[in-house]
Amino acid sequence: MSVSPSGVLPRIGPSPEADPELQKHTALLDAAVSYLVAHPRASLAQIAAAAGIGRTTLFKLFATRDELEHAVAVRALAVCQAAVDEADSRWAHRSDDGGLRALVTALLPIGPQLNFIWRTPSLDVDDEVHRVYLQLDRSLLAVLGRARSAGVLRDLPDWWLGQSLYALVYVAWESVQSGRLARLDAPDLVLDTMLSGVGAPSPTPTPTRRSTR
Amino acid sequence: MSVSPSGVLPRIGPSPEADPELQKHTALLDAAVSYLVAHPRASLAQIAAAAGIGRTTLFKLFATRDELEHAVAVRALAVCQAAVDEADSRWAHRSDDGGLRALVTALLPIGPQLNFIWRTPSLDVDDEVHRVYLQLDRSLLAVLGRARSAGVLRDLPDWWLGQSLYALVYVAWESVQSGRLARLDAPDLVLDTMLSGVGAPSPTPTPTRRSTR
DNA sequence: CAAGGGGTGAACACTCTTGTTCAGCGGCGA
DNA sequence: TCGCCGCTGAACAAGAGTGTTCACCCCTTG
Repeated sequence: MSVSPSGVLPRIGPSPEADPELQKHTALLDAAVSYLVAHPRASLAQIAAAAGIGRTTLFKLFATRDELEHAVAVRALAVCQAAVDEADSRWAHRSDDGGLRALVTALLPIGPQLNFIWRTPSLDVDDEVHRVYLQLDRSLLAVLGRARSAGVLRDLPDWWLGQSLYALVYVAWESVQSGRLARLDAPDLVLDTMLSGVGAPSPTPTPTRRSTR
Repeated sequence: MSVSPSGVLPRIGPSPEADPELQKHTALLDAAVSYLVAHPRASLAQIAAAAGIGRTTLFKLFATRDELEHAVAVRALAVCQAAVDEADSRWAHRSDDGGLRALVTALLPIGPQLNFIWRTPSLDVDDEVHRVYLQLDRSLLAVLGRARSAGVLRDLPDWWLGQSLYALVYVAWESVQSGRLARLDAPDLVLDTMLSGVGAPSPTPTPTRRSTR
């Protein structure tokens, strides 16, 4: 009953993340986040089965469900942070959009992580998670700030830029999952929709352009 | 411990919805949907407490948790349908945007319903819910189709228009809940972002036309 | 081969949840 | 005033989820 045995997530974690305590469990945590997103009321036995390990082993690694959820959240945030950092590093080459395209492309494959983070209520009271989340937010806003400096973005509040980016990236990921959207089309669609919107470009000379469908 | 005692939801249900079996429980179901969104793993005892009724009464109304979730989903979909219908009816007066603004304004207050519907996995296998959902989708696409006919929208796939609308409406609702966005500013912001995007109004003819292929 | 470590299922105690039953309570109409 | 009806908490049984212990197995290392 594994929701997604493996391969859903690119191996994103940066190599110098040498902490063996964490490094070794990333596969488990990545499987857990996918399963938890698909089955919010999953029991620990189900999670263990989905991750391909025994229930006893899961309890040995994380003594408590809270502990597991905390670890899943920290790992999910690390994956997001890695995606943003990757966008940051790629920005050096092509500065035309301030790294926006790289950011969208990096965030698109990690839909489960985004989903888990912003809809697991227990994380609100987790200090470490909150701290890591603020760092992620700062990194994201840095990229957006650079994009704005590059003249790509309108002058809107930072948080709204971030929110609409997250929202569009997430629904695009979902559309890819459901098969309506080709994975390679997603970055273009998200960037285009985010930057130009879905409104008709010419409000004045509208000749009632009918869609070809 | 009520998550939102009352008043979060406008009394939307159309008056001729005369079925007393359903009509009488709307308050309970609206409270339940809010609580379930905030606490996905809530027990029936917690839900009953949040709705302000006894646990025994809840079991008398809905014999099973599945039955309750089904009723919550049907009610949530009815609220959404009422919002879309309301946008439909208002469209008669001002046809400048095909009813888009009315649609956004009507959808904005019902964030919990939107949330519950598109992230409760058990609904996927519920035939009646699926049927009602398809009807809602049809109504929504009808409004969007009219908006496109009015020349307001670009020629993009219908499902993508719907997805990005839902996404922006939802994050705007969340921003209102968290206090970052004024409720009365939300419709303008969503419409503006959706139609025009957040990109700079193109000082250069081609912003990031990278891979048209 | 022997020792050890990590992973495992079986079994257990305990708590929480689910679903049921029942007697009591308060309002409301006759 | 009386009886009806809906709501309620208490109590209960059955089941699922949680957390622990333990003996076992397999694989690696010496």
